[in-house]
Amino acid sequence: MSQRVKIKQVLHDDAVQYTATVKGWVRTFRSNRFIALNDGSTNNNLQVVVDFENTDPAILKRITTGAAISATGTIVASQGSGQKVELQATSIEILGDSDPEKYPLQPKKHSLEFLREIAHLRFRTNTFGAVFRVRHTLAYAVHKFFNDKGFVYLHTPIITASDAEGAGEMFRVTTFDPQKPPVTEEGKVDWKEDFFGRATNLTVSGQLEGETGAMAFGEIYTFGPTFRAENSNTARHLAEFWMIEPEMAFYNLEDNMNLAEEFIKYVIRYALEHNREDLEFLGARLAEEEKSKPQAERSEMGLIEKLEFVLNNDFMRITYTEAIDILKNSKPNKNKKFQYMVEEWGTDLQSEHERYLVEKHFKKPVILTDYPAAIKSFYMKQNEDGKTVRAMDILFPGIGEIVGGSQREENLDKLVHKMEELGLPVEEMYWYLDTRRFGSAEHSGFGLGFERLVLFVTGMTNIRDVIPFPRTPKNAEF
RNA sequence: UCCUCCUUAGCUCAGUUGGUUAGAGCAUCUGACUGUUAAUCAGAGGGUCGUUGGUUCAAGUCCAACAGGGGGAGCCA
Repeated sequence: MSQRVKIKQVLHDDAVQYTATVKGWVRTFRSNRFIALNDGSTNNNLQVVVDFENTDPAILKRITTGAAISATGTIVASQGSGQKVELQATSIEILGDSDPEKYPLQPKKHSLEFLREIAHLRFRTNTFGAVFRVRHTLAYAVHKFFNDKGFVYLHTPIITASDAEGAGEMFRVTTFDPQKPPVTEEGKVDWKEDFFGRATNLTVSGQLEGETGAMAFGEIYTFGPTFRAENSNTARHLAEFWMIEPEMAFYNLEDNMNLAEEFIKYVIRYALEHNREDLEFLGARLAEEEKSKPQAERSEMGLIEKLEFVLNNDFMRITYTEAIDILKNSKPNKNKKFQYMVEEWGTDLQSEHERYLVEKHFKKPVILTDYPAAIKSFYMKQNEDGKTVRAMDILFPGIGEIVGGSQREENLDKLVHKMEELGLPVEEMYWYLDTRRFGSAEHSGFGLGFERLVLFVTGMTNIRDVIPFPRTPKNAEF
């Protein structure tokens, strides 16, 4: 281990005539002589040249796709044209064999669907190597952005008793024997007997707890796993996903939008600067995919071009009401091309409408604000018009909603009134309402789906391919 | 959850109006070759046609249910 160098460094340094040991996994072994070795530090392989005439044939036979090896030798300028430098090996050690009859990865293109079924091995492919290195960089950039701005990283609870967020179906957390849970005299499950003395669930959002932190530290963010027991079977939903939720005191809706836009641009720029090679690989991969699509469906921009375009352009900001007007007068609405016609103010926008606005009309990210109160959550600040709330959704091309946020209702009476209207347990939520009872102030926040961000940056199209081990309905393998 | 399409070798896919022994490329194995880049060339092995039931003299092919997967929709991040 002492002498080991990472392949990324060997390739980056571009130096020659020095001794080095590298360790990694064999991608292919060509001509009984050339090993394409990958150690996960970069998508590029190091070519290890074996002196096959002076190597034990028994060792040569064990250099198979997937095997872990250690190679020591001299880094020299390559005679071949595919790489600048290579390792002229003087000794090869097999660290772990890989039975070629059984190892599922071959040196060829595999379908993403197949690789999803072997998610524990797909990290060893170029595509997933790049995707998960980019994911890491984005996660790091999230923390760096907020840390540099003085936000406090607050760990909100994973297990919650609150069922008032209204953000969807929840997973129950219990230690009861499912065969025979304790029951009350009425024959109902007696949650008082459960571990926490009450019914508990996995969190669907850290927002409400986050608000209590914002009303002390000023600015906080959460970044953790989130769980939704919805029976959603789409390329952009997971039952377990990672969400970033900043919450800021003294921010109004505009401050909130400014922060969200700055944040998204920051992390994208950070990935472009620190994962250029991986993004170039993913871009090339995407371009290859595009070739097999019909002309009309091809995207106009390459991956990196698309990311730079987002960095260099302001997000379009319009109100829900303006969006409805645009959609009403749009060609697909007049020609009845929409599956759902846009007729009246007040209904929620369908995916096809959001896609039209983002991908056809404005051709850039769009921030929609001031939605009808009836289709948004109880905690959003009510506008003076009595109809709309200070909500904002950020819509991205190909992804849809990547951010959902709002200015929060800081007026205790208005908030309680709204909760009573919706039949929410006001008593139980005393701790949340205390933020409005004691030193209430204007504040805002948003939630950003991390995997949706990774989807956009990597150019992948299925959310199951940007989280290591996806949890979806009927799937919790690995 | 709804609509729709798909499920044939380890992988990607052919398989005609239902008809005799189900094919190809890649991978694997054996051999040849050795500065290769998903190496190349020759040969070989490899199949409960997703599962169950039905129609028929006969089912990979037709029908039904179920399971899994893709695409779209809803819910949302």
